[in-house]
Amino acid sequence: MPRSRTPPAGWSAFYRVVRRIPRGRIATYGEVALLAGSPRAARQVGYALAALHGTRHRLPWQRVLGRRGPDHAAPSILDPMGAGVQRALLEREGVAFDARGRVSLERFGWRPRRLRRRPA
DNA sequence: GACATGACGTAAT
DNA sequence: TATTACGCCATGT
Repeated sequence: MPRSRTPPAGWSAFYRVVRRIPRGRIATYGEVALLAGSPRAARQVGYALAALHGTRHRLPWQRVLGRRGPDHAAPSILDPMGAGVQRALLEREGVAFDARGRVSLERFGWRPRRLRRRPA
């Protein structure tokens, strides 16, 4: 784990994507990685976000969730407290969780128009 | 350069 | 549906 408080340069692309996620919408780690240009670096996104603890940042980290199936996402934070905080922050911006603690990507998934991701 | 670590993702069981 | 197993890849040692 990183002992440094200053995020490595390689993570800036991830942070840049996270910053663009609008209020009331969510994205998955894989999505962020994809939009950042590293399709298979979902794990690094989580790593990068975890490094934000205790730092002064303005990233909407709560809007990044883990995939739980084709059309649902949910907090992937191990610490239940952290996950609770994330959920509270999201609900405050209008994101609804179902009975199983999942969020519908259909309803709240972020769909960026202007960045990569072309149909075929 | 090899090896370990990890807020992940997907497929298999 | 829940667990396990494995692949990925940026960082730190």
